[in-house]
Amino acid sequence: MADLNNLISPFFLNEKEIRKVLELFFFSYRDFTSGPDKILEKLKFGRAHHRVIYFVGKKNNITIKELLIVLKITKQSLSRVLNQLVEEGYIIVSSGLDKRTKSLSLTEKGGKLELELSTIQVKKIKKVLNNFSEENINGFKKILYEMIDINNKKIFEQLND
Amino acid sequence: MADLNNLISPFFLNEKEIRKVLELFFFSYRDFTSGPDKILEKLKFGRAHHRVIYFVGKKNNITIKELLIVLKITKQSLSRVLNQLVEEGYIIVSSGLDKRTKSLSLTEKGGKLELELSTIQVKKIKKVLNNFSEENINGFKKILYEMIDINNKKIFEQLND
DNA sequence: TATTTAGGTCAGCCATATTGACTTAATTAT
DNA sequence: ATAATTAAGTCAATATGGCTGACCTAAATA
Repeated sequence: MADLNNLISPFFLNEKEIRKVLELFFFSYRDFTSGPDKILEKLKFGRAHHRVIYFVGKKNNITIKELLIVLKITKQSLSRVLNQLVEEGYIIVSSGLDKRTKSLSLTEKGGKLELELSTIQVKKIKKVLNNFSEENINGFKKILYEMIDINNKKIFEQLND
Repeated sequence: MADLNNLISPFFLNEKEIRKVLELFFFSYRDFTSGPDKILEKLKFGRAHHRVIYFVGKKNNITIKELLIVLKITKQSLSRVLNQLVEEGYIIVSSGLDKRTKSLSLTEKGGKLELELSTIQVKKIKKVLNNFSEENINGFKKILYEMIDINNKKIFEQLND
């Protein structure tokens, strides 16, 4: 039986074109993350460390729980990576007002690394987006946003309050 | 010293907005890949199996070497995953014209799984893109394409010849 | 005939994630 | 005041998906 969805789709939304989008997403994301990897490797860190540093830098005084919600990993997974970052002086831990919680921040060393890693990705995106119209850029951001699951959209918003 | 790049950037390309793009990319890609994971789990497969099935489905009679170039992993890594897929009847191997090479194709069972997995992602993308203009969609695809490293652009093109 | 290429295999290692069980200390609810 | 909940930590075992290095075979090419 013919797929009605295909019959009513314009050419730029047909199966073949959508599959190209799948592939573009795969290839572009892989290359997008490959830049920082080289720097991380020298420090014997991985992408997991990068994510922690990024989100601690983004939201100063973030708690363990908040970080876990953003990263969507278990506390056991976070623990290994976070302990390394604390031991090596990239992140500093203090107690929150609620003394059950911990408050995480980047040290100066951590801030420098965060900037170094992010700059690679920021520059890459800037270089690409420079050649597109404001309309295209806003469209790009909206499409990415709409691809986020409903619950995670809130998490993204809260990060950018 | 002030960053000249920032001074000449329009507001939609300032540091803060670019960092939002980083995060959008992270969140959207994570949710984009999460759909198939549930199905794969039942079969005791992972994302690596999905990728192999996807690209074998995409390019029938692909060789091991070609697959390695697309996936950018070592043959030792591919071997474990591929052998499982062959043993369990998802992929069939035959000899190429050049008898050193092997030619990989999906079996009927493999084709069914490929469709099941891809359909989840295709539907998601279709649903999102349906609410955007052709101009926005083409912009989206071009931006993703431009984020791919130069060498890998060729690989993407060859897949879609 | 020598070299290169495609593919395979064994072994060991590392990073990142998981589940489950259990603990401590602090805050909230009853 | 006590009970329940919450935030965080820890120990142990397991899975997945990568990696390097060393070697091997068979076929194609120089």
